[in-house]
This record gives sequence, C-alpha cells and structure tokens, in this order.
Amino acid sequence: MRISKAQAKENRDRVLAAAAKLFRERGFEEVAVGDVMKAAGFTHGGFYNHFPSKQALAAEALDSAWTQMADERARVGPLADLLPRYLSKAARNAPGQTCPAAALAGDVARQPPEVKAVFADGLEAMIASVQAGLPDGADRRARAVELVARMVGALMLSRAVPDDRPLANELLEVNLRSALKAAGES
Amino acid sequence: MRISKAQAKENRDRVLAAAAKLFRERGFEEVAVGDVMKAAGFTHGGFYNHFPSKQALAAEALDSAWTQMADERARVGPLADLLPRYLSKAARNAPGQTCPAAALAGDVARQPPEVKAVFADGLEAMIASVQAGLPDGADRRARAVELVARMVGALMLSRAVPDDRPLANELLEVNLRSALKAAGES
DNA sequence: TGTACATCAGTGAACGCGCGTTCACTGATGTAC
DNA sequence: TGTACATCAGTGAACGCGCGTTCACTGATGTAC
Repeated sequence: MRISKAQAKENRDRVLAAAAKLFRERGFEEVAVGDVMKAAGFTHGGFYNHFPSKQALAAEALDSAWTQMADERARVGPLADLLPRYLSKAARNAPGQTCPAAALAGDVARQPPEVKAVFADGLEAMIASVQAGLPDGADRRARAVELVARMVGALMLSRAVPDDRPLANELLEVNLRSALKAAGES
Repeated sequence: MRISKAQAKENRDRVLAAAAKLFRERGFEEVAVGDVMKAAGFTHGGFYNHFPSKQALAAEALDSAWTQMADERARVGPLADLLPRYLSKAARNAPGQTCPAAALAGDVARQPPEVKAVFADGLEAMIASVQAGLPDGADRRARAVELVARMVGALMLSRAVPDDRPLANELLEVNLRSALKAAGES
C-alpha cells in the first residue's frame, strides 16, 4: 500500500531515530537492519526504499544523534549545567540518548571516511559549543579540546568498567569536579 | 598429529597474541575466530582445543593486551617519556599494538561482566602507574584519573576523525602539551 | 471535478554468505607396564 | 630401556543460524487528461 509523502517522511524519520538510539546502545555491527526497522514499527524489507545501504544509515543516524545532542546543549544552556548531566550516572546508563562520541568513537574509528567525516563535524560543533562556554583567554580553543577529550574519555571508560566497581563512579566524579573548575575560572 | 606440551603452549600463546592485535585493530565483533587462527598460522577447527568460546578468547586477549602495555610502560620509564609516545601519530595508526582502552573501551562497554572486569583491572594498573609518575600532592590519585581519561579520550577521538582533518592532530598535540604540564609540575 | 493509470512505501519470502561451533579423523606424544 | 596403547593438538568438512540485500507483490496515493 502506497503511503502519503508526508507519512513517508515521518516514517523515514522514525527509522532514523530508532537507528540513532540502537547504534549508540549496541554499536553499528551489533544492530541488524531488521532490528532498526522493527524498533520503528516496520518490517525489514522496506528499508531500502529509504536508504541505499546499512552504512548509509549509519552515517545519517550518527548525524541525527549529533543534532539531537546539539539541541540538548542549546536547551540546557550554560556549561556548568551541562557538565553534571554529561558526566552523570544517568548518562552512563543511557548511551542511546546521550553523546555519540562516548558511545561510538571506537566504532567510528573503523568505519569508512564518510562516517568519520560526519563524526568529525559533530565533534567540531561540540568543541565549539564547549569553547563558547569557557572563560576568555588566548588558549580557549585548546582548553575546549582538552575538556571534550576528558569528558568523552571519562564517560567511555566509566561504561567499560563494571557498575559495581568504585572506579566506575570515580571516573565520573573526579572528572566532573575538575571540569567544573575549568569551566568556572574567569 | 599430536604436538609436544611445550609446543602446544607456544601455539596457544601465538593465538592469544594474534587475537590481542586483531581485536584492537578491528574490534571484537569484526574479527572472526577463523581470522585469529589464520593469523596465528592454524586452521580454525583447533581453536576449541585451547579456548571454550570466542568470548573467553576476548577476555584473555584483552588481559594479554594490558600486560603487553604494562610491560611497555615499565620499559619506557618516566611519564614524560611515555606521554609523547601514547599521544603520537604512530600510536594513532597502530591500534593493534597500543593501549587497549583507546582501542576497545567502546566494545567492552557492551561485553559481559567478565570482560569488563578484565578491562577494569588493566585500567586500574594504568592509573596506578600514571599516578606513580605524577608530582606529589594530596589529590594525586584524582590527577591520575583525570590524566588517563584525557589520554584515552584524545587518542580515541583522534582515531575517529578522518586523518586529513587538522582536528585529528590537534587532539593529540593539545592534549599532549597539557598532559606534559600536568606530569611536570612539582 | 472526475476518471484511468502510473507510482512507490511497505510486506514477507527468498538469496547467498560468513559466522561460531561441532565432529570424525590423523598421527606424534605421553604413559603404563 | 623398550613396547603397546591412550591421549589430544591440529585438520578440514559440516552444522545451523542470522545477517544484508533482493524481489514479486499489494494497494493507496499522486498525476495526466
């Protein structure tokens, strides 16, 4: 049955949203095209009406995840409000709805250039946004790059450590404290 | 043909070394048991004489990679010598021979608890080693945790960005500079 | 505005392929006597 | 020390399964007149 153009676009967006969530939760390879379509409420066959390949979906879904994260940055506002959310246990336990870098940097490193390019664009935007929230100074860009590396590293490592180890929370807390210090100096 | 016990152990070690390299290069899911055996010079069927499952290999290979990295830390010596190696283009391009955290943290986050435990042990050792190389002070452990998060984050992000973007090197250089500063203060 | 037909989003079966794992087999090593 | 036999590391075919992708089909939507 054919569907209205508006409906088709909405359905495509549902697929993309499901992919953005599932890929961050399980990684590119561990999510099947069928899983994404099922999560969006469809059967798998229709996938290729919207995307030429799974890899193309990966690139678009990554872009979509970055956009979602940029929207949240805009909504939350100041860096001092963002950091405690970014380095929280809640974020740790919800990779599907949080930073694409922390969820997918390892996977993206093994993806083709097109996917890496999308990743880099989103990361540049994140760095620029963090930079805008830092106190003035000649090395503000450098401080932003450092802070982003630390945020992403801390969240990733915390997720790779078993929940019940003190280290899992230590990574978040220690880095949050010093990140707030970096964001607060003026 | 049966093989001598010494030879069998040596063969097992060869499989483990191949796995430690391949898993870091391509991730757990993207490497087949057959790939590992072939890289070690065997056919795939004999794998189960040495390991009960691919997952068990993943845990052992991760442990092996951490040991290899700890050996290198011991060999290189002072933190000020280690940091320029860790955050180098050479390291960026050789995930199979460098830090397991930077190569596999994303994958490990989705692995069962046994694998996460091995990861956490290696990470604790790395933190302790970095801590020992830092200037004295009450918050030395915290500074070590921060530094490790930044090192791992910077290397991972650099690998996820296309080689030809300035950001790929900026991540390494900026973080190296400030890491050396953190290591040098006394 | 109404009619006839082309379009195309979604369905579900089917494809070829590579994966993790199993198995029967081989023959040198290890061991019981 | 020598002999007979059990052991077991390595081989390569085979297994069942899930994957990405293709395809014939359906029927409501879009469009030409």
